[in-house]
Amino acid sequence: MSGVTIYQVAREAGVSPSTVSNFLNGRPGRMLPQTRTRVADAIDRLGYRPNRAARQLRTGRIQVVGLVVPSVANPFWGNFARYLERAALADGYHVLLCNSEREPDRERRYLEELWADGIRGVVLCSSLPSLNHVLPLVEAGLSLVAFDRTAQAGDPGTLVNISVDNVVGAHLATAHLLELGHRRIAFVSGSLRSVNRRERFRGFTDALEQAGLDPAEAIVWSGGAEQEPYGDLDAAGLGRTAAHELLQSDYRPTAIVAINDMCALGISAGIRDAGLRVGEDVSVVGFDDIVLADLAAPPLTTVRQPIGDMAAAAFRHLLSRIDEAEASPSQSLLLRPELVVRASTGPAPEPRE
Amino acid sequence: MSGVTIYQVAREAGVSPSTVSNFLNGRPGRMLPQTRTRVADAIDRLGYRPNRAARQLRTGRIQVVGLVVPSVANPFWGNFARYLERAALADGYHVLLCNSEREPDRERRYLEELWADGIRGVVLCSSLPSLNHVLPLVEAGLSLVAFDRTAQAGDPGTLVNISVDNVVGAHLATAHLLELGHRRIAFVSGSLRSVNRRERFRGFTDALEQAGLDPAEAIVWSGGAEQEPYGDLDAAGLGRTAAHELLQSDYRPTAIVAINDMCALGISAGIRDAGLRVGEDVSVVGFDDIVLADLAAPPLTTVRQPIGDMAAAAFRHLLSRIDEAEASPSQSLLLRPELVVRASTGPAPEPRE
DNA sequence: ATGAAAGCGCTAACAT
DNA sequence: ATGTTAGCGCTTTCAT
Repeated sequence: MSGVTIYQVAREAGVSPSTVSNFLNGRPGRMLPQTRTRVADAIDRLGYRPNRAARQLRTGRIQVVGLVVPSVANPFWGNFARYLERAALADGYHVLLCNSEREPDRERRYLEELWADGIRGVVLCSSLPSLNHVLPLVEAGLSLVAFDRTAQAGDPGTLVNISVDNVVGAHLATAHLLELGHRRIAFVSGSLRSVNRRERFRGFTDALEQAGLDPAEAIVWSGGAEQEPYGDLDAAGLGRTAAHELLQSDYRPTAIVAINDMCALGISAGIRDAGLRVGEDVSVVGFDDIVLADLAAPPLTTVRQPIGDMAAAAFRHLLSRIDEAEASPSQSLLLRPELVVRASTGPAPEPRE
Repeated sequence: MSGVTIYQVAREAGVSPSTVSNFLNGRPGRMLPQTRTRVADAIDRLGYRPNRAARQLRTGRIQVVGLVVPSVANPFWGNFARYLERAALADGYHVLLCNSEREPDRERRYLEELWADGIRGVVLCSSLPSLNHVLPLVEAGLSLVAFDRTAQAGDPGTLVNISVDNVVGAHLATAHLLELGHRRIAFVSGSLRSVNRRERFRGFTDALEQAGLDPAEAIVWSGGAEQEPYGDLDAAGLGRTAAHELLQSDYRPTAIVAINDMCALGISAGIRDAGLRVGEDVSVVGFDDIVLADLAAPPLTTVRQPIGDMAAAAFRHLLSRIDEAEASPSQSLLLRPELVVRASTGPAPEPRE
């Protein structure tokens, strides 16, 4: 402990504890200028630092929000965490980070822990279609901002959803490949249950349909539907495996839409493993635009999420929910993604045989 | 709030609050089996969850440790954070994550905040040679484990240092290049002041000397000595710039030792920008072995840090420091790195002209 | 084996 | 303008 209490400060300054408290809580107008100076001096001299536990116990408030991500080992989430922290810090808040590893049970346990710690606002990065596992907490009063997950039918009535427009994003990616002349396009992802996977898949099939192709004939790889949940760390391994399998099939795709950049980088590695050239023999599009997309060889064409804006929006909404006495109605914020064309995509190769 | 207090539980169970408290604090032996059951039932029925603020206020203890990293946007740190969380969780601890962006002032402010929050143990990932800016906190009783930074002369007497053996690591990397026949080898890093940069540089020059080369003639690129602190995010950009500059110089290196993997990936991109082939025209070695090292094209030869072991060790040491009444003397733990040879390094090309 | 009661440091109503 | 005071929920002596 710093050990110094407001009582000691009060005695040192020759005032009462409540005056010190008033000073600390932004109500310096309630005292004479000279008193204010005396208190400030005493605080300095004693090196006083408020005890947050006591403050929290008394007020019930705490300047911490929770952040639950699948895994910070994925650079996309690491980056998001950093932006969220930046936004929080500007308002004097801390961020308590939790890795769910995409396990619903861990998500629930984490939210319960955070709640028990007095944290009243959490940004939950979950792509699960149902939020039933955390519903009791929300009903108890936990403010929740769901990130990377659009609103679903059964959602609690007070949820804020912040996400990129996945349908549009995947549509952009797929349309880009179609324009390049590709017709045998594969879609690669892990878990089928994730909300953004569904949406990105829809953007994918929509684009195919618009081009007059039959989505039913599209090549879809999901690593065996039962294999889930899968860790984020394995997104890359997943992509690599997918590439291996897809490329030795008879009906080999000339282009692949990946569920995210880590997966796309794995796919690219798998394509090279097979002795083929990325962007020439096989084109690859990712999703996210992590820093490494631009460093890859060839640089990865991808759909950029405006991650800084999204993090700022997430925190802003969270804060307003926490502060407001009564829960405002649910809303969704859908940000527009942007296609970033690099060298991992190129014209469809001439048909063989 | 969950709102339920031990008083309510006590009334529901027909016992006193202290009995409930005893039950909660692992002293069930102090009551009759039937009492124990009644309390357990009451807790279940009411959905009681202890209020941590109250517990902390009373005991002064809190089950949270701090983690200060340069930036989770760097996958190495994201991965480390995840491993540390895993270790902490196993002991019922949470991890409060802070990004210092390599700014000493942010490091200090964060540690002060953590201290004020009642947190008594922090893993500080700083590569600054001096820890003077946080000395007051350590003297006040903050348990500090310095990560990725070996012990320095002026360090506080109670510090635990956990790091990979940087000298050995860089030596391995450089010796590998020398064996491949390289003689014009460059060393690329950012800030000159960081401890691990110094050590890795020493491993580099040691290896050159052992091979009979004059380290004074080694090519060293540091982005302009005054340019610091630099963010981790820019490690890649830094490497890319370095490659551009080094490759258009007269005395062009045939191999480059990078301060870390992100930097190495940037260098690789820069080599390609110049129309050269990584691993053939110019070899590159990284440091860390992040997941993406294996996915790069060509896959990156690098020095692996045993990050899982290091994270577990960091938490273990931290916990023992926090628990012990009196500070045990300082110690350092230096883990052995391992060279992972991939395709970004190859035989030195025949001298031109 | 169980209970009563004090107090951790702070804030905010309510005095003065 | 400033002071007094009653708790917030919990743990922990010290009774019984």
